[in-house]
Amino acid sequence: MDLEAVRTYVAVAEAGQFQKAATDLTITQQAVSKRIAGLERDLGVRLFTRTPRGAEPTVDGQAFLPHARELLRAADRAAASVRPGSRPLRVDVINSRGAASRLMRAFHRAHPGVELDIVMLLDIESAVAALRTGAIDASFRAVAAPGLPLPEDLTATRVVDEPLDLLTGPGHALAAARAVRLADLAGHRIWMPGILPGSEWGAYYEALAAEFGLTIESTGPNFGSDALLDTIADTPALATFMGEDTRLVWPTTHGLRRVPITDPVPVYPHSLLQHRDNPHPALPALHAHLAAAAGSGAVGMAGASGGPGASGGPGASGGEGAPGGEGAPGVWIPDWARVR
Amino acid sequence: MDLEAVRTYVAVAEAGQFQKAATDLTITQQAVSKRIAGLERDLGVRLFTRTPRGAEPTVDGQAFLPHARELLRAADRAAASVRPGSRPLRVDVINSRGAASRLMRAFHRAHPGVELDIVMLLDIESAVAALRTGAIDASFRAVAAPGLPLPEDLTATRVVDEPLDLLTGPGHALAAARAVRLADLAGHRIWMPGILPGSEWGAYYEALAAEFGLTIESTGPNFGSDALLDTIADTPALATFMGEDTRLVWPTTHGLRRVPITDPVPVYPHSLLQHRDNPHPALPALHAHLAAAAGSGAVGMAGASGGPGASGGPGASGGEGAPGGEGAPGVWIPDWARVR
DNA sequence: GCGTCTGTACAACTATTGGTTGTGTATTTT
DNA sequence: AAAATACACAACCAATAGTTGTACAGACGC
Repeated sequence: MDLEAVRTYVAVAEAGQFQKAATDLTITQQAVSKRIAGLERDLGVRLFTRTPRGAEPTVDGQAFLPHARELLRAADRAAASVRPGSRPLRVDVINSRGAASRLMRAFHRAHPGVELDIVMLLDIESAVAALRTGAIDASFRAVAAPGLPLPEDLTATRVVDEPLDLLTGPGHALAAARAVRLADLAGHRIWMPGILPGSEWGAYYEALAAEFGLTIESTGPNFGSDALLDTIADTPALATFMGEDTRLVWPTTHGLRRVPITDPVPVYPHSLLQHRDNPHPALPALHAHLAAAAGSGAVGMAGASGGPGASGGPGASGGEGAPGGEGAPGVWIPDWARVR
Repeated sequence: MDLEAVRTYVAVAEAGQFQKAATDLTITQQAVSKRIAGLERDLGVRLFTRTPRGAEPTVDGQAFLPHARELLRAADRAAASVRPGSRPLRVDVINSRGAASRLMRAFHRAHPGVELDIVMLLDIESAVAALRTGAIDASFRAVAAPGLPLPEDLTATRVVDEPLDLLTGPGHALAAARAVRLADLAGHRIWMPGILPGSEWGAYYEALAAEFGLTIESTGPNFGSDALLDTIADTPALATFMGEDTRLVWPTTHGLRRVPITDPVPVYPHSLLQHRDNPHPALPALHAHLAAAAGSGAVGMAGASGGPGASGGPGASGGEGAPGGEGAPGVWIPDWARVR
């Protein structure tokens, strides 16, 4: 099926005759005739009844018309998604199941008119590069991992803190616990495949492991979350961390157990990064929505949030190995994420 | 933008390399390279970063991918809408604002998985012809208008009776009435443009006018419902009939008034026509939905309904000019629509 | 370091496609 | 009956998309 032919079909249906559609499209009537004939050949049905006074859709043509319009709209949206200039708001999230993805779905429900594109970049370096080139408009990341000061032309706004649960199989030693203290996880094997050592997630879990003596293994290839959950369910010696509000689409027969972690609760701090000069009209709406969600939503904010205009320097200070802090006792956040 | 190129793009994104996508599509790698290059030229952005081990989407490519998939799905749906065999259920409604259209929207909400195509045929003759050739699966019509006995191979099921209101402008003599008796409309001018004399609507209003001495004018070209409402609002001498549950999308400043009609209430009897042997799997679901809606919905049924297996003969008897009857007093239905 | 392998791009050639002009046919209008 | 209108078919031409052959670049193994 040829999109030009479909476009021609809609033009004929609106004009009521081949001739007028031809002048509208600035081609000859014969070309229109050929295109329609080709489309009818492709589809295997007759779309117009030709009369000496024009052409009107057959029943098949009538049924086809709304689908044809939708097809052309889809083509327009696809082209707009990569058009430089006023393209859809392009937001990078860390993965499709985390808090950032959920927030973006909620934003889409609240603002259905805002065209959105969600992409998933590998690490914060590529996200920063994409923000600076304008390839993406915003990125949910944990700033600022050590060794990567945020450039001056980017801003970061702390938008949501995601508490982490322990996820175990039915045979795990902690499967029946109502809650578990972070310190009690020392010695247990935590498996987080796919965590890259240099990435922000890597830095987060590295700091967590160092502070509480955990054994976090990121070895082995990452075969996706399905394989991860399968392994967790079948291996009593392994457990993993999972965002508190992550919905698991998984048969209950697997007997996966979600155990809250307390004293302190490890939370993953998400910030929204953007370029300081990005003029995209939907960005203020996104910020407003995130601020409102942090104030009243299910996922709260452990710390104070800077505005998008604030400087994005790393400003990480050392020390303070004790859990908690930053105004919300019982919450653990890496040192390097405290300020900001 | 070329659909084949988009399809190729998705194949490459899934395969991760041009080579594999080429074998999947049974074309050469060079052809894939050309198609992708052409698509990138059309869109004005680079979609893949070519590496010695394959190709992976750029940020633009990532953003484009879901739109590309949606575009291909839309193309599939468009092709399926005219494919002989198991195509979407194709239902003919009288116009886009009537009770039939509303019922079909409700059915779509209740059964989102059932693919639907709505068409609007001109008159009952073409609807009957389309039903017999299989061009449409079902048709909402008023059976059986005089002079058109329903063929034996079609069945009709009375599904909904639509009460009619009087619609007037603010200056009309009856604009302030809380309700008006049908007999009191004698002498007033009722304007129904676009009603064809031979059609079922024409027969309905003809019978209504004859029985209650109304003056129904169907003269003048039908410029659409917007123009009709505009004229009604501005002309104190004119009024029109409108289905009770028809939602008017019209500024309130026009001051259009909706006046219920009583003693009796004129109702338009909709039946669902279909071919006796139509095996479309969605037809039973549609019948079940309509039966449930008639039993409990806002628009009730004035008379008893026959099953889809019952014979569809006209069976109209004359006589009984008095209002009411058929088990629901105070309701007016044309003689020829009483039985069935 | 160097060949080999893998994967994509470019070039040349060819078949097909899609556009044009010119003409034919059917129906309505004058 | 002639003119006008509207679509289809035929011939022709240019542009496109496919093929084969070749070149180039990075990864891997020895």
